[in-house]
Amino acid sequence: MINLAKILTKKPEFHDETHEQIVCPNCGSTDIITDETRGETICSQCGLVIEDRMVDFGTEWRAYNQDEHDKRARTEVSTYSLTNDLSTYIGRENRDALGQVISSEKQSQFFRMRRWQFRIKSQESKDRNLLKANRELDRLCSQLEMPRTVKETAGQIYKKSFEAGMLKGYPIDSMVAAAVYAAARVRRVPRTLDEVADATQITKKRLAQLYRIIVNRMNYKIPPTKPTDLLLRLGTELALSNASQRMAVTIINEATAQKLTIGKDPSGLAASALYLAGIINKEKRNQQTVAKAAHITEVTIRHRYKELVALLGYFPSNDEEM
DNA sequence: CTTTAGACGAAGTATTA
DNA sequence: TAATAATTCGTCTAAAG
Repeated sequence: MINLAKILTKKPEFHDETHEQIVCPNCGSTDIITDETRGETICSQCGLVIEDRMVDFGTEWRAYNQDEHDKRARTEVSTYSLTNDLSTYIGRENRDALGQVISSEKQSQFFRMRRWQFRIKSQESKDRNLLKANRELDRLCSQLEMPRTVKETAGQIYKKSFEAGMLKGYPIDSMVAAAVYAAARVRRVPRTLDEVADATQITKKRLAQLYRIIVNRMNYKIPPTKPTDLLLRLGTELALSNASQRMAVTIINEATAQKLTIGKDPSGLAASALYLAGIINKEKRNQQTVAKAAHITEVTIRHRYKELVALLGYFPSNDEEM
């Protein structure tokens, strides 16, 4: 049992294993929040935008075979846009190939021309695929009101997966949805499987499968969704005060520290923490409202709520002096 | 009457043998 | 692959307010 008053007056801290503790360089506060719509990291005390907390798609993101490595050496450009990349690619390819052809002897000339034509053909196919993917990416991100960073990350994920030949045989739109879902999690502004699935033609189950396919085949390391990442959006949707939202963060952190969150649905945790915080702060939302906003059931809220109450030693009957 | 608590089985998931 | 355990969900009943 934990001292409730102590917990409720403690400042929220984002302690988690996978992300570093961030301290605001301006005011020294550790109360750092993620702006849901802009995908920015902001100090809640002074409002300073700390940084664009981008996960570096460095070495661990890359899983090429030798072929891909060869292609990549030629095609790598530093733009996130699917379409911009294409024109650059063609331009370079043109220059290189033509230059070589003109100055080479005939034998290698034929060889190179054949190879060049082959590349143009496959390039057109790739072009069509990425163009369609880009259209779907625009549509989906717009519908889900995704921040720009998520869209760019999703584009990267899709393009790299595609170029690695991992998406063959799968519907373009479906794989774009999986990439968007993955990107939202990487950027720490996650949407639930249900939310993404509802904005597309595929089922939640199918989306989860495709997401797994991309993650496994590309060896991406995407940490599990954390309840606190879902909390701000939920809290806003429920029109809960800032104080309640921060209290909910504290509650979740405490629950996490007590190892009571493993294996539990992050949405359920976030929803019940907000539900409890709302009660404590006398701005209660009933279970039905919270459940609806979080896309879970009241049953789950009750389960988590009961656990949280036990953890915090909170009893609704004797909290009046709080 | 509305909200909350709890029980039960069904269904999907993760882990282990 | 199959069995097992833990979890969520839908539904129902009942208590609380």
